[in-house]
Amino acid sequence: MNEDKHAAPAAVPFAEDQDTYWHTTTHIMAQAVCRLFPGAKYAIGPTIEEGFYYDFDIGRNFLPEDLESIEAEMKKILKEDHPVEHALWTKDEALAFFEKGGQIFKAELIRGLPDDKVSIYRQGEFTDLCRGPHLKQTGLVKHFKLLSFSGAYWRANDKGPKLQRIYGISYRDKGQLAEFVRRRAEAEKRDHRRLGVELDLYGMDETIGGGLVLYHPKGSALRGVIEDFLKRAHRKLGYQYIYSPHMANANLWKISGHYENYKENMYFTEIEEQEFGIKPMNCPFHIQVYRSHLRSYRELPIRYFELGTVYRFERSGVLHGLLRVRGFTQDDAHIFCRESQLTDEIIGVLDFVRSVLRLFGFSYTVGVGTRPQKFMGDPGLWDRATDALVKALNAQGIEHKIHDGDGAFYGPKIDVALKDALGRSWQGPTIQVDFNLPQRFGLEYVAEGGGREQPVMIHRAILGSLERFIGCLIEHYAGDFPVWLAPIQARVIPVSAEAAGDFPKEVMSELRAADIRFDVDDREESLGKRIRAAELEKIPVVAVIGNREAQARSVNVRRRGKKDQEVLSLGEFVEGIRREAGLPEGEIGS
RNA sequence: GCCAACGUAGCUCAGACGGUAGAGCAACGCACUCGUAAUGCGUAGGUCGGCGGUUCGAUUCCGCCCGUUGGCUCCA
Repeated sequence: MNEDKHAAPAAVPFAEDQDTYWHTTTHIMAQAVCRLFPGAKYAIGPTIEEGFYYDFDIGRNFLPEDLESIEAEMKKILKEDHPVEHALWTKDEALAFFEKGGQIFKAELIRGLPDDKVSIYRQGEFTDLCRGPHLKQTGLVKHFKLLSFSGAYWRANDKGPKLQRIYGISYRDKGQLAEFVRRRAEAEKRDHRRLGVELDLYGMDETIGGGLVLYHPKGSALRGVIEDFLKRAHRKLGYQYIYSPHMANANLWKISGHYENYKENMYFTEIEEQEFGIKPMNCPFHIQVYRSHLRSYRELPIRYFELGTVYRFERSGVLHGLLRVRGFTQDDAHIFCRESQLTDEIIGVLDFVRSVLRLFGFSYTVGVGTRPQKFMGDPGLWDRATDALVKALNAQGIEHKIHDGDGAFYGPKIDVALKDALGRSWQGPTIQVDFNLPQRFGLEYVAEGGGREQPVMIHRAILGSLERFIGCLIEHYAGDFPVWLAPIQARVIPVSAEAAGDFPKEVMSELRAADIRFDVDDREESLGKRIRAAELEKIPVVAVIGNREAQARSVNVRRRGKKDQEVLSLGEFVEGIRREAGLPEGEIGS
């Protein structure tokens, strides 16, 4: 993908937009690296969504202090204000030049280019293969910051040469750079790993193992609400709720193809000379439910839904809070239908996904993953399956990108990506069309004429996994959950034991009767301190009850983040919070 | 798995040329009985991530392991 940058020269060699600005900055960084590390080999240096990076081989790893000296050298290059020159060289000229300089990565890139002329940029002593455009002078770059460095692989191949990547950002305006830094700090405050501890939602435990989540009571409350919501929504949309075991005899995984194609992600165990695999997916179980008796076309589509907990081995370096774990629960369903019903079913799922994401207020991007290198079945069926997905997306007017080779091993998929606080995308909802598993398991139903036909399967998840979704949700709301999701919806604070008498107890029993998740803070601490604690815990409704309230049988209500309070009668208070606390009605499947 | 950084009390963090450690908040106790983001005083809390090595002595130096963080590769 990055090589595309070199594929053809840009329409104009020079420009001034933000992307160009970053691009020139990354060249300046490369120039500085080459000065400080003679013999440095530079590979590729594209811009990214925010900023840029460049990959190098300097014969050793970068150290934190290297970033400082590189920054200092870059400042010099800005000051020297080199003009940036553009040229078109023949491939042979360019190859000769870069090979002479030992720039093996550039030479490899040039060999892969289709045209005879290649686009070259030069600033001072630094020459790079680059499609451009660039700024006209290095001095035009004003404010920049190198952010981090890490290992990377040449051409994203972990068997290939290992490179060192440096990330950076730059802006014309000093304020913009300051704003960037401020935004990053802000995002850190929303980080679900930080809020997960602060709000006591969940924990990880190294004695238990990496990537395995412990839901504390508050996180469990949140998850419980989401599960209730999902169960109800699925019921409304014609899904049947099922349960299946967490492991199965290896024979099942051999039939499904997981043993062949997914083994490296699975946990296995052996007992009484039988091999068992812990489930990384729920589909084979749902298939066995389908197979439990003979089906008629009249029953189709059959939709089985499960909150299925799966375990996948993930390499230790990729684990990331709740967003990438080893054990997670999918809101997983499998739809068994006729091929003629496929498009309608996919459209139905897309609608479901859209309304759920709208309910939570997520923005998202959609991609279609096509046949991967490791796949099973007939490529012709893959094409039909992919067509069905694309057709449904087009029918719904949903913008999407094609991600070549990103499908599951049994079928192509629609992937919906959600963003975290730092703007990183995480796959959530997914819809996959599968002709293969029905074939491998010999699924069938009786058609109109009495003959046997094979159903098609749709694998789909609306949220994806509860863990990842909850992680995104925490960041999305910055922990300030709306009342219906809040682990603790209300806190009762008696001003003092004497002043309020028994009235707080009455309030609590009303809240209990209304099925509100509430607690009490009757510690012998100052009112101010207890209000502060409630705010820090991000509890949406605080009910203060003192003398005045007890007398008037009212409640003083303080909403999270609002200084102004409202005095409501006990009845109004409970009714008001009850209305807000329930699952949103009529949103899904109406 | 790869590259780098980090791991001290529940949380946020100090600290010592190697002589077994502190602060704030939280917790707990006592006093105060309080009106909307921190009342005061006190107490307790740590085999300084784990294992091994060097040393009279290691939390500090070295090695290995585990975990976390930022990326890479891979994925919900």
